[in-house]
Amino acid sequence: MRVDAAHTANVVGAFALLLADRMTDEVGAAATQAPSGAAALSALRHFLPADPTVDLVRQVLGLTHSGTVRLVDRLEAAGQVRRGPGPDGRSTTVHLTAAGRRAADRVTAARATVLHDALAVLDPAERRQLDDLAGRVLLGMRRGPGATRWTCRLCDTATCGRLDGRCPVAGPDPPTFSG
Amino acid sequence: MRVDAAHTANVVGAFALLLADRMTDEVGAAATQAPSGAAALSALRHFLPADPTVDLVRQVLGLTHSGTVRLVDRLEAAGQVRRGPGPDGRSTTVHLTAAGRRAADRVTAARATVLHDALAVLDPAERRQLDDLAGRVLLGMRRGPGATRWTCRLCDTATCGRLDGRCPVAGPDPPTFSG
DNA sequence: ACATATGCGTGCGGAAGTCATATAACGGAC
DNA sequence: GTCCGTTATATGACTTCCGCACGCATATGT
Repeated sequence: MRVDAAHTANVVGAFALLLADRMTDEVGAAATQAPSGAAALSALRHFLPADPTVDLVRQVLGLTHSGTVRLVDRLEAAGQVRRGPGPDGRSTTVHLTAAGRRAADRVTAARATVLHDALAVLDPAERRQLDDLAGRVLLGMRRGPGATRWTCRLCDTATCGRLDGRCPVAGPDPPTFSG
Repeated sequence: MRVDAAHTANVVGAFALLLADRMTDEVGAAATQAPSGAAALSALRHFLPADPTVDLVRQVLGLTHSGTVRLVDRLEAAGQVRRGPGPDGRSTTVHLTAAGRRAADRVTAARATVLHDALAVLDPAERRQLDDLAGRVLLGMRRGPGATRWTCRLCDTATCGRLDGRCPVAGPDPPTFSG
């Protein structure tokens, strides 16, 4: 079986598309929110500092101001987040409610389930190979933190290794949205 | 560096999400259409028999009837497809115009560019590894052809190996939407 | 022939997001 | 201390894309 670069590109493209579709579907269902809502819940749970401002959420999700306001409106209407006063008199902060934390955890779990099921056909050595290869490709695709649709959205920081140097993306110049 | 299943799942999830995002963006721009329009052009160019009916397009893309009608409306308004009479008095067929074929080819090329750029950090042996691993995961995730969002949407049948047995998905029970 | 199923199109509405704009608060210049 | 540009949030009008319910035409089985 001959395998050239074009063939690999095709297989990897189908692989990424199918996995992303499944994750999007399951994660949206778990959040009872549109995909962007699920991403927001995950970001609030995993990346963002406590009580981030609306604009910080906007930067992470790569939406417009008004789109973010509408998104927060939806999450607030669903009882998953609450707005609060900001450190600044003009800014408002967003924080998860208990229901929001539960929804965010469901999102993380749903994503993990899709991925575990998909990778179950590989044995541990093969998973290590895939981990290494995917990690290096990810690192190569890294963009600045300002890029829309942040790379690590939906990641589970408890296991991604972000905190202990095992995240392939958090390299010498780790993404940050604070500066 | 310890690598467990949860870590691999995270990396693969981020990898799939980022690649899918890039493909969606580039492919939509190449088609001057929404993502579903790009998928339709690709399907018409690569999978579907000549002059498929609107309903066959619907099955492949996993939309509702009316959604498909609107989609075909958009493509027709953009001069990328034309409707024609069907074999059946009640059905209408869809076929690409010259502009539609060009747009479909741009879609395929845009997808390939994203993937080639991403995989450029790997050497040929590593690409072969990834090809094998991703192909096996894909095979494990395969669903029936009726599943919404068909697995191979956007694939490039000229290089995917569908025709000569190298496509990991076209196994002993190849997807078909004719029966 | 008549009932049912199939396939296409349409009116209506909703979900999600953008653009332009409004409102309010901060920060510096002078 | 007042004025003015900037920042941050919110709102209104609009667009895009899609689904549901329905109508209509055609095909198919009894």
